[in-house]
Amino acid sequence: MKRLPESELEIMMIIWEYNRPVNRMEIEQHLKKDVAAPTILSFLNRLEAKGFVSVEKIGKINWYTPLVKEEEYLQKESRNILRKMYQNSLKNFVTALYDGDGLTSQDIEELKEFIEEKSKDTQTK
Amino acid sequence: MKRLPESELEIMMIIWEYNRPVNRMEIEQHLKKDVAAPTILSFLNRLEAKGFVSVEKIGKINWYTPLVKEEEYLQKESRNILRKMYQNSLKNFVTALYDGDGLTSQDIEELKEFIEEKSKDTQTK
DNA sequence: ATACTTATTCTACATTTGCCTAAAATATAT
DNA sequence: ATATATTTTAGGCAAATGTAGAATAAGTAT
Repeated sequence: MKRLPESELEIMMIIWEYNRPVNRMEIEQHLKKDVAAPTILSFLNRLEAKGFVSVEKIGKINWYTPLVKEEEYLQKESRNILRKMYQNSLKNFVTALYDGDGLTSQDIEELKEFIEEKSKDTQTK
Repeated sequence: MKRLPESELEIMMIIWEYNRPVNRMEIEQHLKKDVAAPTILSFLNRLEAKGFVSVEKIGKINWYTPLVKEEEYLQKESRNILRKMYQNSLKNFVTALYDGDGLTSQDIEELKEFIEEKSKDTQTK
């Protein structure tokens, strides 16, 4: 599975949000910045070429369905990020954010709950 | 501050590791894969053009010094990642890793300690 | 049937990225 | 002083990325 460039990932993220096939127009509307229709279609073509989506044409409309699972892609990508930027340590990542004031107290609260939950599991396993 | 492409970031990470100016050879040795000398120098030139390093030539050797702080770059970049891929939620990021078996129990332990430490701070503040 | 609207396809282009060969510069050993 | 070794600089090229104008296809309203 290839890594996606920024703009293709942006499109993919929108496609993943839907639980049904999506067309170009819908993507266009969810995009913050505005981009010409052929630009979006061009990204979609590339995504198809890379095996990330399938296309079905109904009438003159193309409907796009994800072929790669969001969780799978994000998980791989996140691992890569940790490896490349944080010597593979999640703690380093979180620390970097924290030290740069990049974490809100909500982030921390959420994380705390999550961790307490999960470290319970770990001990049980 | 621009985002760096993968290969330039790889070089930067090595430069940041040293606490003194570094030359091309040293970088070359720290790199896993092997790349021709001019390739590395080419990346270094681009890093200079982008304002990430300064160069000083002594004899025939070029010495490179970082101009951008590692923490600063990584923090910005990490925030961007959370925003683009995880609706800005650190918890989502950690969950993605966890669910994909991308976390070791060591990751979790470390993180737990970190969080306990920091959530103490937060309450005091 | 015809004109109109709108979506897609084609094609193309500037920039960036990853990488290297050949040329030039500079030190080193004799 | 020369030849040798090693570095950097110049230049460049293929592929990937971001982007869109123009042409084409396909419905829609009359």
